[in-house]
Amino acid sequence: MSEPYNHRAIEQKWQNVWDEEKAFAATDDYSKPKYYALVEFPYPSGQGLHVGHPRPYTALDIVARKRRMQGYNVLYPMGWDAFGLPTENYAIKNKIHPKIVTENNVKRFKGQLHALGYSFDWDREINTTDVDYYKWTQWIFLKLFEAGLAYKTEMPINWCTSCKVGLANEEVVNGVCERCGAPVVRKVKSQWMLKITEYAQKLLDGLEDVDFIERVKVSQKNWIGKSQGAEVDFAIAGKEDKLTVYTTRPDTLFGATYMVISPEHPMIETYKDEIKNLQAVKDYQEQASRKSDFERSELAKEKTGVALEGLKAVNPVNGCEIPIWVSDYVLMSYGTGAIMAVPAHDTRDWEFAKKFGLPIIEVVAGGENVQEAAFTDVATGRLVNSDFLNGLEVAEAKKKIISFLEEKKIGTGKTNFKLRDWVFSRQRYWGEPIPVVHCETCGYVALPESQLPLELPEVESYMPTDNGESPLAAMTDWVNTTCPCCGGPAKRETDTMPQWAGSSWYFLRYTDPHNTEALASPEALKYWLPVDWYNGGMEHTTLHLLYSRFWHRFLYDKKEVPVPEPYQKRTSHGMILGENGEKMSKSRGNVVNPDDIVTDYGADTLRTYEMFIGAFELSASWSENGVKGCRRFLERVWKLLDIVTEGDAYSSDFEIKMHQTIKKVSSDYENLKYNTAIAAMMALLNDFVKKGSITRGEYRTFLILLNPVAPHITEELWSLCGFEGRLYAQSWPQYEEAKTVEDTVELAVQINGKTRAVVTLAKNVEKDAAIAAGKEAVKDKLTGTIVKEIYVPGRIINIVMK
RNA sequence: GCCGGCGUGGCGGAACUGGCAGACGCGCAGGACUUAAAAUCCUGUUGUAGUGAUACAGUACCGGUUCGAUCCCGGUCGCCGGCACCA
Repeated sequence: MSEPYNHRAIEQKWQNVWDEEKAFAATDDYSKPKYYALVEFPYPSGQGLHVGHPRPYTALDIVARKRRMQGYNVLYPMGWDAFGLPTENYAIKNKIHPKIVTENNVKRFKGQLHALGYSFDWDREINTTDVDYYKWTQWIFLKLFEAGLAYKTEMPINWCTSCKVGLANEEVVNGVCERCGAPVVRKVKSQWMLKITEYAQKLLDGLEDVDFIERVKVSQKNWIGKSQGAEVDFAIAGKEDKLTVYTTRPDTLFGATYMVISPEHPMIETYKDEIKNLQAVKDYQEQASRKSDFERSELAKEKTGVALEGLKAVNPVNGCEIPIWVSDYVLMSYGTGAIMAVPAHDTRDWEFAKKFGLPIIEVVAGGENVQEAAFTDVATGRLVNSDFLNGLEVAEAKKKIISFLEEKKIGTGKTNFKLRDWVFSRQRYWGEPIPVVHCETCGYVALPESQLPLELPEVESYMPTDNGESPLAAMTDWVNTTCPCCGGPAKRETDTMPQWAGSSWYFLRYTDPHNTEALASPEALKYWLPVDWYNGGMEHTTLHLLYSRFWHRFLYDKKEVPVPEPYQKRTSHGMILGENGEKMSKSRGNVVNPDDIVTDYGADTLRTYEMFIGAFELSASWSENGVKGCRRFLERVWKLLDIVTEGDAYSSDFEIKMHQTIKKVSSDYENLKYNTAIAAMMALLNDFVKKGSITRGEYRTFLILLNPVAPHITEELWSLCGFEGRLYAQSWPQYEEAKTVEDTVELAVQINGKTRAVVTLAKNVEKDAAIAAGKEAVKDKLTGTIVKEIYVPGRIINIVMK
């Protein structure tokens, strides 16, 4: 009898061996075929690793380990996305420098990941807060600045009226400050912006050439939000001036019975002397400014608004004077900040019109009475009440009205994107300093490359100042500098970059992490890019994933990287929920600590369980009993050692099963189907146990197949069984297609689609013979007239009877 | 409100391209071993009826297409996630 399975000793032992042998280091031998597998690097939070982390990490660890066995030079790196708000807040609260907090957290995370036996190349570990790293983050910003893609503008921030600090959206809960409960208002501040909108079309086009799961592509497309429509000028009655709107439905122009502008629209200021109810309008603006973006977009709520009394707009196609309203459902940040309202065919406009008694005119035929409900199913249909558009199909009407508008010079066809520019500055300490100075004479001037890195200075307090400036603003000796352009006095930018900055290019750094001359050498980039497989959370689909594609595409245009798209393949994992099916959180008391699982059951059990828990892309609930089941499986694998018999070949009764399992496991590992791969190995194990013996050759293959999931126990068994060398360095097993199929097939015999019998026939049986055999098997039940006989080779025989 | 996803035994889930629904695991029940328990091993396990072979029902609900639907189409309900009321 063998020793009992002691996971603690085994896991420690093999982790040490792998470290010593540098088993998983990516080499710089660029003649070998490469494979770059990437998982999103974690934010090293104070809570330590969550059981959600190992799910994607294990999945790509499986792929990475398998690829190495297939002869690839594999890069599977790990690092730390360590700038960010929670660390800063913790630092403020506990008066510990964020650098120290980060160091401690990273240490803990690294220990936890190491204990899980991942095949990361730790020599390439990176940290976004290292000066040597963020030097290059700043360098990329300088490139963007030089290219005119970084600019300053006034943008509203969330402002806590009591703490006197700017807040992230996340810190605003129901319109009040998360920590003090005081009301939050929108305060306008000058902010650095990145012109991601200039790349909207390229980012859209780039999706055509990559292998992203469909829902990721759809989300990105919707976020970029390309639409074809028109800008239309509405004259303001009695003025030279005009109000321009963007609409995707210029064909419905005859149905526009009023206009709505956003509370921030500049025309309110322009015409303040002519607005008769200016006080009411100002009050409304004040109300709107109190609402956070999210609140303003909170729905199903009563529409609010106020009419601009004293001003009217003119519908350019029929000359009708129509009222102008102010309402917060129109946002300054999309289109022109003004809309033409067509209440007959838009739900929001309809609700607004009903509430304020505005006219509703049907212009697309086909619905019920538009006075009763908006008729919005108008992608097709014929125009009515629309003068020269009457009777036209929607598509034709659109074309005709646009050419009419262009001819009369009152409008123009226009492509619009929902995508907004990226607000790139934060009034915070724990981020990359923005390498720009402001000079009275030269304006905003970039630091020369030679002055990088611009190090984050030590400060006394990490609290933002009470006028909303970053804590760096208080350091006058750091702030006051000289202009690199004219040599005169200048002030440094005191805002820092958002957390997204460091994570927008980290995958480039892994290819050559210690380079001091460039973000990475051209050779390394050429060899390793693109990332072959990138897995990450759905929550990063529209921000991180899009931002990093944007930076990468920009660097490609500047010839700094060799490929236009950074990631060839993108997949996404589901969340791990608590035992009760709810999100894990301290307040719900359903948090599972991965350390406990590793201690009690072992890293291999945790890895196996997280892969077996359910479909990789869907969320799954934690189950301690499920963990036990996986532990039991590994115990049974361990005990197989006692029944290993001589023989390097597969035994005759297992030959087909072995080839089938190799095929199944190999393809499942590639297709996010880790759960069924493990199920197949469990089934094979059951068969071995039933038989009571397993040949060395069978055990050998079985261990290799299981190794990517449970690397420690399989490596130990490999060595106990006396196999040569290291398991991790073996070749991935091959299968022969011909040996995966049985000589016979089982065919279901159906009558009218219902299975009545099963017949076993030779696999290459002729159609007629198969049908005859099928009929024979169900002859008692063939009581009616046979109308049709269907034979699907290898599957079914269906006899259709009347 | 919009966008995306999901709905299958007591539970987690499986089912290739429309072809035997419920693989694998958990739980449960019975048995073996044990003084006993735990662990382990064996057997059974969608429901209803039947001693049984079997029959009928069954993949959220209603309908459709098809020889055949968990899978495709139309509609309804519920749950989860995301959001920037996107004109």
